[in-house]
Amino acid sequence: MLQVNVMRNNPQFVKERLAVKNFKQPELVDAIIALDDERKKLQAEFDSLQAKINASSKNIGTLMAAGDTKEAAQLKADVATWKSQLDPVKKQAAETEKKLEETITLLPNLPSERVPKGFSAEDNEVVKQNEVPTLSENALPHWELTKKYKLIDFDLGTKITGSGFPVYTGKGAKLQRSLIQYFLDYNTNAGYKEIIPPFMVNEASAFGTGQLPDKEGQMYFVNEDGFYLIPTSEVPLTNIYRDTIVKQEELPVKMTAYSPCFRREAGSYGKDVRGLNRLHQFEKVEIVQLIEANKSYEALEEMVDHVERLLQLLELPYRILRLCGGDMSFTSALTYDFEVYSAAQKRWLEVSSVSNFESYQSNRLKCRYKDEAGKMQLVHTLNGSSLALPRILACLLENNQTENSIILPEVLHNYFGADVIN
RNA sequence: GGUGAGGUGGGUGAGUGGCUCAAACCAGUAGUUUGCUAAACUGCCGUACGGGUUAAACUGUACCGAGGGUUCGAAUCCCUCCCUCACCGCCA
Repeated sequence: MLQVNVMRNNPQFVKERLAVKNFKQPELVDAIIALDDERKKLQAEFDSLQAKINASSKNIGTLMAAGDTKEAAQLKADVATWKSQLDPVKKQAAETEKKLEETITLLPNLPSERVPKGFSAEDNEVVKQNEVPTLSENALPHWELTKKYKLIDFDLGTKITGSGFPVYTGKGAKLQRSLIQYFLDYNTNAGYKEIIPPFMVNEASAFGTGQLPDKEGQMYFVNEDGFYLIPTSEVPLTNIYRDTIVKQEELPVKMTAYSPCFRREAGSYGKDVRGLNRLHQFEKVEIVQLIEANKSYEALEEMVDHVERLLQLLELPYRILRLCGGDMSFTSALTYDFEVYSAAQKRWLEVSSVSNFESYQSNRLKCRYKDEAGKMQLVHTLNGSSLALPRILACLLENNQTENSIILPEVLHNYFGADVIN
């Protein structure tokens, strides 16, 4: 969440930035500042009353020890008076603080200056785009190919669980595993520490990275235990550092993890959910960084290059988008999306989203470090997919199909144990 | 799931109502000294929100798992919840 001081220092700037995200309630900025003023005032009142009570209580102790019960009784009466004044202040302060917290939580992160204005995916800025391949007339979409080579059984998944929970079988399962392993190796070679996190998180974690309250209905929830199934391993990974003061020399923290990701995807339909395009459970390898504020955009570029190189190694046609204000996530300050071209479907599919959250997450997480001057600073958090599996798989199958085989990119040969599926 | 024991500052760990604005030790840090891949000694060494300052100094309040309660006063007593550990049961 945003810091009140940022709003206080330049409310106009904050409102302008929020407008880029098409945020409709700029007046909340003023409301927050007013609530914060109120909070300060109430706290000052509370503090001075409490100070008097503390001092008198101490005196009562001394007087009692000296046997001066009369004087002590007088002080007790004073304390009783102050306490009766204190209670309403305390209550009001708690209410103000709660209201303040709730209101701040409504504000999305501020987009960085490089974020283009816009309302939807149409307005995203294409930073780079490969030439798209064309396939022969009788080329098959991936949902036919997975059937043809017995790689994925969608119907079986529907039987066992429901739609959007595919079953990978035989070479399909092995290819999936090969990709996961390859991605993890690629990431760890670049200095990311491998982690296997929990696949369910508690409410505090879901709030910490901003899934709550914004995406409440998008996560699967285990009511009995109060746990959420993770929509991405960003959540458990970043929350490793919740309520932590990191040593500056440990920065940047770089982590990578494979995990299944669970998303309810309520409201999706049609060609968007066909085959591997959009699932309720999918596999993903994630990268996360925590870094000092002045280095976070450098880190973002590094992560973008990292993901781009991976796509090149997979020999897939891709493009890079800089998301516009309207298409970015609630918590992000700047996001690059990577899309690969699905040649049989003739459409681009998102396979990675690399974002800098600046201090929006860390302010909720309370993840800080001490700078050279000994002052506490919020870290900046970043994450990205490296990579999401299903759509990569879809494109590999579609783009590399021949009459009776699928040719795999060279980097996968050793992992998969063959250079072709047939 | 059952029974028992616990949750204190970066770590270990004292502390059963006021002298604890949490002891001591370890780690960390700054310095002193000693002819030196190190030791000894001394100081400093939590976080949050306020006030104060150019910045400090200084200063108020809160925080000993969380939330309530008793009391003039709570780490300490009471209640509820959460979590951890041990053993038993069940189980990959």
